[in-house]
Amino acid sequence: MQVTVTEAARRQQIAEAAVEVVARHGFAGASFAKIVEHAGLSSTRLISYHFRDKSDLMMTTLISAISAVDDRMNERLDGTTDRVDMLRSYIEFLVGMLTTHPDQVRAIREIGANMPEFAPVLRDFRTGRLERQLVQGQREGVFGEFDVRVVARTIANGVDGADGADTDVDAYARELADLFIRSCVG
Amino acid sequence: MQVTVTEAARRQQIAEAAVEVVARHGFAGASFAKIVEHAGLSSTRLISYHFRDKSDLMMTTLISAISAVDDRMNERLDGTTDRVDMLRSYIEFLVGMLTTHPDQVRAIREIGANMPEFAPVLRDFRTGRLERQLVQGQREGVFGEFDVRVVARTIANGVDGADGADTDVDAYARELADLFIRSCVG
Amino acid sequence: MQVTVTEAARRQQIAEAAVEVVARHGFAGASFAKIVEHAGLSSTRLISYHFRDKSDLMMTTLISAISAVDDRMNERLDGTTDRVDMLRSYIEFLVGMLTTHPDQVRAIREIGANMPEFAPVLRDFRTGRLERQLVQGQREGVFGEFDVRVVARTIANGVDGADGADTDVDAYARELADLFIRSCVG
Amino acid sequence: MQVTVTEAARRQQIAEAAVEVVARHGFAGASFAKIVEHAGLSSTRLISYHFRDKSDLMMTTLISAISAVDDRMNERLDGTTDRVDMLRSYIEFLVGMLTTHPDQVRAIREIGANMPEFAPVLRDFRTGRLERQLVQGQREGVFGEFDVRVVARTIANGVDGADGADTDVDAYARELADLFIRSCVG
DNA sequence: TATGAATGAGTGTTCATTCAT
DNA sequence: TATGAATGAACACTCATTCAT
Repeated sequence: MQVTVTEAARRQQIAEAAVEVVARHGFAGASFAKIVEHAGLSSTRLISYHFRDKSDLMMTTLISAISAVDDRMNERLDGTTDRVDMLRSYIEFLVGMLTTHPDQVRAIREIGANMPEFAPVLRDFRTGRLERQLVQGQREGVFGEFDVRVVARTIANGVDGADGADTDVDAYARELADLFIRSCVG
Repeated sequence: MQVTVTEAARRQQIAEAAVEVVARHGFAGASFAKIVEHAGLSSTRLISYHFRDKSDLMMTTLISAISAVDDRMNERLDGTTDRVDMLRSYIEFLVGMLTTHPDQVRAIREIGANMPEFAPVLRDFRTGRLERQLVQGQREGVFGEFDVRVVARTIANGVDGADGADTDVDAYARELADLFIRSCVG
Repeated sequence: MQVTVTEAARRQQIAEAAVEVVARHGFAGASFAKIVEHAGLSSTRLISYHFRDKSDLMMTTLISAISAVDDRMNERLDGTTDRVDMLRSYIEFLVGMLTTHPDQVRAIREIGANMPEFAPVLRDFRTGRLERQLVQGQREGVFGEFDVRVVARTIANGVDGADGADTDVDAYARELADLFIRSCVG
Repeated sequence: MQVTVTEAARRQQIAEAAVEVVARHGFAGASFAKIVEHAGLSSTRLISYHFRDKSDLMMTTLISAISAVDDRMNERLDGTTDRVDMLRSYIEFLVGMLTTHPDQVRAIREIGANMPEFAPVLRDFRTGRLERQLVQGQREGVFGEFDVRVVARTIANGVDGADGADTDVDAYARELADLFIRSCVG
């Protein structure tokens, strides 16, 4: 039985399977074979057919995972105007994603760590929005003087590195938000 | 031509070569073949002979890299009593290691990310000393109230994540130290 | 030059080559490399492609060898109704296979001795038919009282162990049949 | 600490360890490494030092195992004059060895199956004594006319093939003795 | 008598990819 | 759009054995 689907739909299906495989087996463990098995496809040939090469697949996988997270973030942060509230929500939301969307979060981290050439895409996701918010806060006088790029990057690092913490995730998220708010608010 | 060396010396030689290979090619790219080539040895059989398996080699490699960093850190921090100075020195020193000992730093990160079973060893290196210093600082009233484990972990994440930053490293280090000192003091 | 054949045909081709290699080099000596060489294939990768693992290959090889023997046996024994004739034919036929189909016989023995998990398959081949015939003979009063499983097993052991005997094979076969008929009849 | 022992004692110590390793891991699984580990020796070099090559080790191992079995058999059968009693005792004793000396019995079988060049040694152990007894029995008129070599060989095969039988060992032994006594007496 | 160190050949298995319809 | 078949390179690891004291 040969199931025919549109090109775009197949790519998306494979990318979503790849997100889960990368998250669970790590980047190195995410072979075509495992992805094919996880997606219930007939052979690895399907991946080779729909993607130029592994890099192409991984880029699509990364974008798929980032989109899922970004969509949720937009819903959540929409309408928040207070800068401090925004910063707290941002941090707590992303740490919370470790529980609600662990596959996406981990896939983003794994791919980011193993595909240096994707740095630009990842950089925008990790710190783009944050930098803009921090700059606005500084202009409004809510935040003190500091290098927004360093702080934004450190916040992203702190959020990413929260994964695997043994303690209660919500408590961890609050502590993390407290940490950066103490530092940013002048 | 058979060159014979003591067991301990060979292990150390191989581990040091492994540090460099892991740093430059990543954990997944650090095959026995590449390590052997880099070390100028005759065959991969030499690694199998001196190490029980790859995990054994990687643990030794990790310890080798950690020792190199720890030794320098002990020299540097020895005699520093002021808590705030200590915190600044600690952060700036480790970020500086990205320039002076990039292989060791990256090998530690790569192995840590790919060998979950080494977590205890890595955890002690990353946050052990820092947690003790932060607790002391709180007792002395220099640092405020915060969860020491979260802050120590976030500092470690911030330092690790400094790698690859495009800006001037020393400036980055100072900004990072400023960030955490603002948050911890007061 | 890439030669393409159907999956089933390739599996059969490889399994048949494996029968011969196992028979001639023993189970331990039957490496993928030797089988590939014997079959005139391009690389060991072809085996890995068509079989899940070595165990899968060996099971297929065993079944291939058993089928070849069983098919001949069915032709030979078909129509024989007399129990004593049947027993004699069975024993003489199998000993004769040592000459006409030595590769199959030896491959079965080698694989059986080295893959304990295949015991059920082998047990059925070695003693299944025999046990049924002996039970029938006992019901008909042709054979005396004895433990059918022990006798069937001993006959199979006696036939297998005939391999390598220096004397004339046909004479050996007759003597062996005489031995068990004396014991079973009356 | 270097323990020095006489040449002969070392050889015997290693051979006895090899008996157990061959019995438990099969011939193919009996590597120098496993034997060294089982014997508590410092390195495989000790085996290479005391034995010309693996064949030399295996021959010594085979002789060691055969001697252990032969010694017990001599004790047991000494004084038995009745031919039928002797045949029954012989069979039941050897099957019983599967329980009392499984390592020796299995090592003999494994080495015999994998070292065709040891056939002469093994042949004498397996059928030598038996053939002489059968010939005597025929001369005395206790046993019928049959080819003693075929019968002796088949008894040996039947005893060897008793290993792994699921039923009660003693019952199996009695049935086996019954089988051959029915056939021989007569 | 014993040992530490080294070795080349070989094992099955996995990898992403290409050929040919 | 999909597929079955094939591929060469690489992987960690094990083998019995030899070199050099």
